Amino acid sequence: MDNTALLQKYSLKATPQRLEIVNVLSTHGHMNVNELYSTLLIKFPSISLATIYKNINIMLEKGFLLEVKLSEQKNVFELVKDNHSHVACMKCSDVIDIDLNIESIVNEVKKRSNYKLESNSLIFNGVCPRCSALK
Amino acid sequence: MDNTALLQKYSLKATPQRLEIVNVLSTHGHMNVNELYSTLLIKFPSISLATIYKNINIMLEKGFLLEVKLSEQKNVFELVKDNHSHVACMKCSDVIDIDLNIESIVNEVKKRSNYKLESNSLIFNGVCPRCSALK
DNA sequence: CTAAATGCAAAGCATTTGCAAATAT
DNA sequence: ATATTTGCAAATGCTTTGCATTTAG
Repeated sequence: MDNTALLQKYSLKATPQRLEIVNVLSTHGHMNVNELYSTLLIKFPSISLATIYKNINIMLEKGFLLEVKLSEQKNVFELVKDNHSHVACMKCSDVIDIDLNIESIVNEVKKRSNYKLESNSLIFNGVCPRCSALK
Repeated sequence: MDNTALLQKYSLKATPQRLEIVNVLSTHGHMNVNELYSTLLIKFPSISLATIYKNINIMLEKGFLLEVKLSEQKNVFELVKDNHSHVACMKCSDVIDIDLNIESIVNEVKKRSNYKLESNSLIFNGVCPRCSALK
């Protein structure tokens, strides 16, 4: 499914600005508001921060964008894919995805808390190999 | 160690406002900025939000207060204790602590990411037993 | 053609800062 | 006695809103 189809699937008009947001997120993976804004500015010199915010918000509502709240840095946004966890570098702010089998942990949490669980956010903070090497 | 001693350990003057913040957090567990403010207002009718913020920030810096970033609600603060995870209710915003053995997961993340891990934040979102019953 | 989206400017909140007065040590 | 802390008011910064214009379908 291409990006135009993705937007249409969620009843959003495929404007050039929106297409670029989706584009940029699908190549960069995780970006915060300002990174998105500066990146879009290149292609759309008169784009407004308000447009970025409005689009982020509507994409979050529609459910195909996800906000990741990180401990040591600004929140970032990513296109929704299969449930996965994140590893964040405290030095360079790089964020990577990692698929973990957390079934047993989730079951443990269910059993011990008696909560009905619906989602989870697992974030591991550390220093990436590149930054470790740079010491 | 009492709360005065805790503050002194971190070279902070044990003002009544600070003692009450620590007090309230040690009984309530997790509170956001406004909950802290309204609670402190009872005992200190002229306390300022700025004082709440200043103290939260200095306690975070000193390292005995921790900010928990939740997906569906405002961030909350807690006194630092042993590493643990959180389960949050999407209905009533209740947050509980849970001790999980995540050694094997952490090792897996280390191995697969090559990051040097320093901390983690595991948050499980769902509906608490009380809210489930209320349906 | 019409409803939705953009871009601008203004408004709204949350958080921080500067400073004089008060306070812990 | 002194450096720190408090509380107020102002400032800052991030996000949202309103509205006229433009644009996608």
